[in-house]
Order: sequence, then structure tokens, then C-alpha cells
Amino acid sequence: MEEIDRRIVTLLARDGRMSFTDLARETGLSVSAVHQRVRRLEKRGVLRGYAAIIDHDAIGLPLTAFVSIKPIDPAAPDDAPERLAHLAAIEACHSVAGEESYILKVRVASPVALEDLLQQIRAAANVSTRTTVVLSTPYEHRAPDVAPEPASAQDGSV
Amino acid sequence: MEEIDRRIVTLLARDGRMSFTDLARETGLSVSAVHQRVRRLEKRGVLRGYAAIIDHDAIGLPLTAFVSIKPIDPAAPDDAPERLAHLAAIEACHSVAGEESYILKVRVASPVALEDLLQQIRAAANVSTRTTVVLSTPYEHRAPDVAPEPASAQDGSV
DNA sequence: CGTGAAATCACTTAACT
DNA sequence: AGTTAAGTGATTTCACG
Repeated sequence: MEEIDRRIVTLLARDGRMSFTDLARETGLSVSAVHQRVRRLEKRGVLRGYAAIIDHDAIGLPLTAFVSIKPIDPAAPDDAPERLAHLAAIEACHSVAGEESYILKVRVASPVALEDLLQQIRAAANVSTRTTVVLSTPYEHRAPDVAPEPASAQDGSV
Repeated sequence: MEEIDRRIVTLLARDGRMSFTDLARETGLSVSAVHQRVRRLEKRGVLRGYAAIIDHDAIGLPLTAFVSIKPIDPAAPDDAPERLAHLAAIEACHSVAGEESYILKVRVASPVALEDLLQQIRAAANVSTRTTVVLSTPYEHRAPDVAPEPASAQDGSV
């Protein structure tokens, strides 16, 4: 991926609703050239989608936590992500190296809701849990520095 | 926050570039009524912004990790977030309950880049670090279920 | 891959319930 | 807060270099 695509990705990471007109101005290309590149980046999966950044306090989910999980039966097939996918409180699921097998990021309304969620997680995936409660979030969702890296496409499209 | 605002927030959390026209269709309101509500939600800070969701593999940052940090000198003032803010590899910084004081989410190009980043973190914030490397991410950035919660605004605006 | 132009559609404001 | 209407500006497609 070269210079202009990187610039487009950076700009959209910082403002997902930036217009093609503004992207064109910032990149020095014509509007339709930018349009073409954005569609290509979307199709290649470099731009995976767009999301509003929400204030979770304002929508009644003020409690964030990281939940590390470990299988009760280490011999059982590890399908925890699928078993947990129906729980809307789980925002993210990362498979990790170390003591535990996954780290979940969860958002709930209250301590009681967290307690309830943990029970659901343990029951659904047959795991033990270790929970780290977030007290405050100095920053989050910072856009990456898109550097001039290899970035070979996995899907063969170009 | 009532029904329609919650619906708007939900829709924009799932597709941050959804047009006002589509939002109007989905909510049963006129385009300008939706427009008005979105602007109000932005000003109240419920909608904090918009971002493209990026494939970090494609932009040369394929290594994600969680870095927990603990002050070397527990008596020193705790300004780790500001001291670390200049490091672009840090996507998020959460203050947490438990053994450590913060959990950072970081994105880097390689194991060596991670090693280098950890040294920078330790030096900049005078902390020890404990790192959990992400092996894969079954899911991330899932939009919340915006439920009918209190959601009292903190800024007094209505 | 790029451009410019044309048609369509979305955004934004205003005047008015 | 909502509506419709009207003007402006953005998106999208197309023909072409």
C-alpha cells in the first residue's frame, strides 16, 4: 500500500465520516480517484467498516471490564468465542498467550450486571474467569500511525 | 435518552457512515428531524466521533498486545497516561482495579518493535510492565446493545 | 489509475406547525 | 420537536487519456 492509500486510511481512521471531497483536497487527487481508492480499500478489507464512537456512560453501560478466561477442561475443544458470541455485553474477544486463553472486553450497566454476565460466560463456555474492572479510561480508540509497511493482501486482489 | 435516540445511536454504532436519509427511513422520522437529533447527540457527547475500522495486519501493525503497568515508585504522582500519550503505538489506556494501575492496548509491527515500545513505556512512565500478546482476535469493535437506561447527561445540556 | 463532467442523491437551513 | 420545501454540495457513474 502506498503513500496516498495510507493517507486516506489515516484520515478515515481519525474521521470516519470525512467526505470524499475533503479526502480529495487532503490528498491532491480528484474526487473520483479518491472514491475509487476508498472502494478498493474497502473491498480489500483494509477499511473493514465504519463506526460511531459512543459514550458508554451516556447509553447506560458505564462499567467496563476485562475478563480473562481459562477452560475448566483443558482437553475440551476450544470454541469459547462462538459460545460467547451471543452475549452482547462482550465487545471484543482476543485469543492470548499466557496463563489464560482469551481476554474479553465487556461493557455492562452495573456491578450486578457484571456478576450476572460472568455467570453466563462461565456457564456458556465452561471456563473460569478473572476480572479486571476499569476505573476510568484516559484514552481509547486512538487512530494508528499508518506507516509505510509491507501490508501484503491476503485475498489476492489488487 | 429515549427510543429514537437509542435507535439512532445503535445504527450509527453499526454503520458510522449511514446517511441521514437511511436513518430517517429506519426511524420513521423526516430527514431533518434525524439530522437535528444526530447533531444534538454529538453536542451532548453521546456520539463522540466516527472512525474507520482498520485491518491492522494490512497497515503493517499485525502485533497487538495488552501491557499492564505498575509504578516503580508507588509514592510518585500518577501521571502515566500523559507521559505515555505521545507513543502512537498505544491505542488505549485504561485505569484499572487490581495489582496493576493501567492496562494499555498497543499495536506494533513486530516483536522487536514491541520490545522497543516496552522500553519506551518503562522509561517514560517509570513503571514495570507485564505484557500479554494477542494471538488472534475472533471479534472486536462489536456495537453495544443500547438499552433503555437512565443515561443522565453529565454536562447539564439537554 | 487518473481526470472532468453530468445526473442523482444527501445535507443543511429556513419558515412554519 | 416535528414537518415540508428549496438551495447547495457530495456521491456516483461514465466516457476518455
